[in-house]
Amino acid sequence: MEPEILELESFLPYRLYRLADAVSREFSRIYKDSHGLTRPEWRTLSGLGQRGTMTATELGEQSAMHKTKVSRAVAELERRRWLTRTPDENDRRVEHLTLTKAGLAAYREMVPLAKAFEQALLAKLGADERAAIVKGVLSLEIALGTRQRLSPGECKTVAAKG
Amino acid sequence: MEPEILELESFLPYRLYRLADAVSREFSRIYKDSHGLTRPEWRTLSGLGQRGTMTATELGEQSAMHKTKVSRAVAELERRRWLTRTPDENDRRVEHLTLTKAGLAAYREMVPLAKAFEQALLAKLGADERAAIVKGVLSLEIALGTRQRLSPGECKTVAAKG
DNA sequence: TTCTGATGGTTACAAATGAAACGAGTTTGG
DNA sequence: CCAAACTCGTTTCATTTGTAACCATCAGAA
Repeated sequence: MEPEILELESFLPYRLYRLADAVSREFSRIYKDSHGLTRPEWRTLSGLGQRGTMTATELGEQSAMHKTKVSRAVAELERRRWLTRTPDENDRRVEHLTLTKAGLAAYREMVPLAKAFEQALLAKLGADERAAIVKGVLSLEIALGTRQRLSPGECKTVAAKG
Repeated sequence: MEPEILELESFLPYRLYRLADAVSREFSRIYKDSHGLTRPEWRTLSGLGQRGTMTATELGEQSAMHKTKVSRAVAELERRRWLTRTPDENDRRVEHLTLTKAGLAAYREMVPLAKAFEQALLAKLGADERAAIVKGVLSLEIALGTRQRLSPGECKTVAAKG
């Protein structure tokens, strides 16, 4: 019996990783070149900009980061005076994190760039291909249980699934 | 005008990265738990198992790894006596890498596990969802120019695209 | 030939990462 | 009340990674 070989270039885990890596590397220029942020720092900024105030634990859940990454990213953004910590009144272990004016300004500056990046990426695809990647990614998220929460636009897709 | 916010959970670069990370982490148990391989080492093993003999540069291209990763992975696999280096006769900078019997044995042991992993992953999806993720990933690879080479099964898909 | 620049691959150093231990605070159960 | 167990977040340490410098070799041009 002929020994099996694995074609790496067709292997989905590899392809997914390579794709995500390429996209992420490209996107990182937006926050790295302009402000010297790392990915954890960008995600922290983005999370707080989006939600307003969060604890470090919540940030970790929302942005899928290990707590040490959160801790270090928060420390760096605090050093830049882009966020402040407010002790929780009931539980002194907890700190509520909020962007400062400077942090919010940086966030608001980057949001349009991020959206434009995503649009440009999707614009390279045909309509059916866009639909395919969105549907495929969503279905894998659900299958793996890494789904976080449904965005308005996706509810229809999920509903249509049933 | 209301300031724009970015919904991280719906942002494609983030979702792709998180998904790939989850899949890759899960898959890494196959080569990490059983043989203590790192991802670069696994890719090196996989590349050589698939192609038989390659140079470090070729390995880097095939498996999308930086040359320092390749260099270190090759050094480790050589230390394990899983591969050997053969100097090129015409160009003394080049070494041809080949798996030893032990390396090949490890490769052949892991290939079915890898394939089973991929099958199990896809089995969690419906037929249309499987088609969607394959089509979506392929179209993004093409759009980004990270495509490496067409596997037999994909030729139809690409051809049908035109 | 000899100079220049490109290439294959390794190494050195700094930065990013993850696992585990940690201190401080809180909750639970006796 | 008190001790064990748990949680929040930080820090320590070892490993992994990327950038850049590096050595050796090769190819091309003067």
